[in-house]
Amino acid sequence: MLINELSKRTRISAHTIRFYEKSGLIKGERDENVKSNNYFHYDEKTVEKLDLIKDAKAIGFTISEIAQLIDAWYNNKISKDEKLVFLDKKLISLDKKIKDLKGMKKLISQFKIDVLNDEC
Amino acid sequence: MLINELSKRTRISAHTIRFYEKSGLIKGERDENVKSNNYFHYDEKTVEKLDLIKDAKAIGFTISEIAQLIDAWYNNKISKDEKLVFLDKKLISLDKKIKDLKGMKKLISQFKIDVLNDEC
DNA sequence: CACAACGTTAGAGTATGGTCTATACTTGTT
DNA sequence: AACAAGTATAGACCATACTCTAACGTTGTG
Repeated sequence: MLINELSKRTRISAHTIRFYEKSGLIKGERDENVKSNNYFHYDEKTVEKLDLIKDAKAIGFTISEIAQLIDAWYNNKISKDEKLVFLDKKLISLDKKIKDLKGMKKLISQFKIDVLNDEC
Repeated sequence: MLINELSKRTRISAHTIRFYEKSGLIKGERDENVKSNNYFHYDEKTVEKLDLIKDAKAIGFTISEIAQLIDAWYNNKISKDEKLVFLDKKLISLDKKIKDLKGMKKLISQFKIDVLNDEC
């Protein structure tokens, strides 16, 4: 499919898709048989990847982290063990973020108590 | 204290402190009695605020969110009830972030299973 | 008094993650 | 053929959050 269809299916603007392409997150292919244009063609895997990008972004992953994630997921150049190590690292960093957020919750809850006791 | 001491105590650069000042997060006071310079003077409350800013930033709050937080915390123009409402909103958004992160953990764990089963 | 160290402001530069514009060529429809 | 719609590329522009530089005035120490 061409960029417009990809955009419609993923609800990501063509501009942004091109930005992701330039950033190395996705990769369209040019048709060798067609010499008259430079149009990029995208496959189902790209749709999947863009959906993954949306999820990952929603959770606060950066573009370069997502690039690594996609690499681990789709690129068979890295070994099974390396994939697992990568994914474990992500799990650890997610746990750290969750811990930090819980710490902030505690802090805010204490703020609330102080407010209730008119101590601020 | 002047900006250099504030910087040393908070371990935040003078540049960044000035940036926070311009952003409205903190506010130094000029000494009315001294006409020869424009130096800003900062108090203990500013140290507290900068520590709060560090915590809040670590957890992913934006500058403008922190500005609101500081307002709720230090500015007595808003009522007790409004403060509580504000803090409750923060708690809800923290819970949402935690939920999202847990969702991503689940996703990554599933990825791991797929990798182990050679399904990717 | 020299001069380093400190303070101020304005504005430039950096990195991230887009978002948009201009220009130009291609494709599809009538 | 005419014209709209689609595509590509380069580069400008925006917001966020710094980070730094330049230019210049003030303060403190020998």
